[in-house]
Amino acid sequence: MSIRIAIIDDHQLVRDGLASLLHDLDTDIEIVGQGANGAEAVLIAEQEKPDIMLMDVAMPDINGIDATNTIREVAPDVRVIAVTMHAERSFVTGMLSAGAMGYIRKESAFEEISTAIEEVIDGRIHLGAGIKEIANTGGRTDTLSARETEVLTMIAEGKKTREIAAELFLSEKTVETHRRQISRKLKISSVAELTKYAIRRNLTSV
Amino acid sequence: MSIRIAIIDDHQLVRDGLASLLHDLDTDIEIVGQGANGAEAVLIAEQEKPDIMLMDVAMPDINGIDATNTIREVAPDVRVIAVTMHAERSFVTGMLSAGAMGYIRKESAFEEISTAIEEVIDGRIHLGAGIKEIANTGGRTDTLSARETEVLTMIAEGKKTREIAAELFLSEKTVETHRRQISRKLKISSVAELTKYAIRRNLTSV
DNA sequence: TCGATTATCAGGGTTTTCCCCCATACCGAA
DNA sequence: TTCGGTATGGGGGAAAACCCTGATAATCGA
Repeated sequence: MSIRIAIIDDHQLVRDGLASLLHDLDTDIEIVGQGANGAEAVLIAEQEKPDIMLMDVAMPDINGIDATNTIREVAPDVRVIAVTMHAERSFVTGMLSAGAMGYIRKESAFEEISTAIEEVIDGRIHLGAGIKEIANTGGRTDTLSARETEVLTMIAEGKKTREIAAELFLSEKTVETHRRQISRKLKISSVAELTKYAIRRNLTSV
Repeated sequence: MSIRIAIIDDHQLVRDGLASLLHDLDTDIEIVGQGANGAEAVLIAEQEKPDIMLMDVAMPDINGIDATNTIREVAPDVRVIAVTMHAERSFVTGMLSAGAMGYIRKESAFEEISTAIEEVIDGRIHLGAGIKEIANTGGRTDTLSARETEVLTMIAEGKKTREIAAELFLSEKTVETHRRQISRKLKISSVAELTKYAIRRNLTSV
């Protein structure tokens, strides 16, 4: 009865490292797939049906949250454990409500992963140090609408109102309204901080 | 004749992973230290005098470039190999002129690291795919002056010209000139991209 | 069905940034 | 010693962003 694990992370060195650690941990562990982004994660989940999928959250193209949501549909038996640098509230709640069974930071020691795997195999949920608190505090989320998120992404890519309007076939006034709405909701006024916010949300990359 | 290696990276999972990979690679490899930031790197270099130090570049507090510079003074025999996510020109040139003997991206496969270690042990310099080109293209560096760097940092923290002027006891006009100079040198016009640049330079955090 | 939210756009004004040209003073390298 | 870069500032104007009020249509959940 070996445990079949897939690893999703956009850095191959990180994947190789995790694979090596897991391999050393237990010969019953089998690495059945590696992927560098959300799309590959979904493919591997469908094709390999691993028992456990270790998934980075911030990745190019499709992120871990969206990938996990899709996996819930196409391969509901695959258990996803988030392994990420960020303990951002929205990341945690996003992954958990997408159906992840675990959440671990890369700051953790490897033992954290091995216990998480055990627990998740047993059907329990494993959250790393402090994650439970993060998931519960705060209360409300910054719910930007899809359009607002789209505009925010373009702001964080350095585009100006006129360019955004042209690209989305909107009037500049509309884009201005979206900008104002975004700032109001997030309570952020400067482009610099909006950019950082967008980076944390993985709307754009550094 | 074992090879003594230290690993510096702000994520323990990454360090553990690398350690495991190195251990599997060759039993003659000995991991003599791990550190999470530049200060720890310097300490380990002094105390352990490893043959090779694998060093992340973007780290909290003291970054890899400064750490490498210091190590050149306190433990000149330690050979530093940069292992990082970013192929940023200034990172590459910074690390190389600080005396690093290698530069590898985390996107690489592990074989890249093992060959790099071999070559560096032999006294050669190992640059990952495309790094040589990055180091050579462009010619001159983006040498922002100390003042400009200071202003850029404050821009990336979301401050506006007036606030920066007040904080630095300058006229707004001077700060404007610095802004213009920064944009000219970096060929970046938007605050969003300046912010990303500053994040990559570790001038501000996400 | 009804109110809230979203998405769209306008007028009109202030603030901030961007972009010219310009000047002075200092310093260090060629 | 001259030239390039740095640091400091000014005048003036154009562009962009910010902020207010107000409007209409669609959608969506209670």
